[in-house]
Amino acid sequence: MHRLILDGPPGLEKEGTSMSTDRTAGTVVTAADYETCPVTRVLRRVGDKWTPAVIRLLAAGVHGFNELDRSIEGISRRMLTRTLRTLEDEGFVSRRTPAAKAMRVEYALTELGESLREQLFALGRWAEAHDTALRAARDKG
Amino acid sequence: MHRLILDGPPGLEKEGTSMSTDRTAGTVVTAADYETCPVTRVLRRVGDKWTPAVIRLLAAGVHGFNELDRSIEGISRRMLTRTLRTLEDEGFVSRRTPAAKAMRVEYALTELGESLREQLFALGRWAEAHDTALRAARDKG
DNA sequence: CCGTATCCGTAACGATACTG
DNA sequence: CAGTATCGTTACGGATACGG
Repeated sequence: MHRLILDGPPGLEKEGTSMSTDRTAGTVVTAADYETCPVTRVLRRVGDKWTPAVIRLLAAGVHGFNELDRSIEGISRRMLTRTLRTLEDEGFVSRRTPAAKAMRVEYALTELGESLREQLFALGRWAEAHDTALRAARDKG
Repeated sequence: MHRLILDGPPGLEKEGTSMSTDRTAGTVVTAADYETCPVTRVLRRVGDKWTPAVIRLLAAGVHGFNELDRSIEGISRRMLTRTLRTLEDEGFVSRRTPAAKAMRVEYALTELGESLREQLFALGRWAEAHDTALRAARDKG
């Protein structure tokens, strides 16, 4: 009911398995899908400019604000803050201040964030496998 | 060399397996990564507003322009055109005019597009599996 | 049926300066 | 070290009207 990108009608995964009954008339993507569907939500988040880099670095063990800042070429502190805050709001990143270690903050992937990272790495492996085709289309344009 | 979201240093997939040698100093995401990395490119494409819906419907057997237009609530012809053109440029969608069938055009997923769709559906299953956690964070914000 | 052209508003992003 | 505040620019998307 609230899924956008997810299994369509049964037998549709591989087209033509069942001789298409031609019931395309009722297929509609509603506006409500865009508010409720968790997939599109995640896609939009991960489709922004800096989120992939931040997730990658957090997974690689970079935890401090300025460390992150220095590790991502071209990012501004403003955008790094915004990106981290949003990831925090969505539950992908945790923020803690070690206390006693003044002027220090530690960002890290939550369990959910780590789970998301796995998905992104999987997409990375897919992109790697289809690198030739992806670049071919890109170079033609 | 040109990967952004993809396997980091060996032994990093599961943190702490090897006692961290603390070599975080050289970890940098360069600006060049953003131009060359096929993952971020795909993420930005799929993170736009209408691409997921279009891919979903093409996979479901909707092929005509106005069919797509009518099947996606709220989309304008302008944005549908732009979305389709971009997907075509990236090699995910094919466009053909049946010829003799005047005033008719057929959009479809290419093999690469079908491959991408599988990845998105996989992400959909992930989102479904983590639905509770995803909504929990969202509702707190 | 399948688009293009034009204009406009908003949101994302960048640059720079300042602060606890 | 870890941010905020302010301002300007650019990209994305919506509305509307027109054309092949």
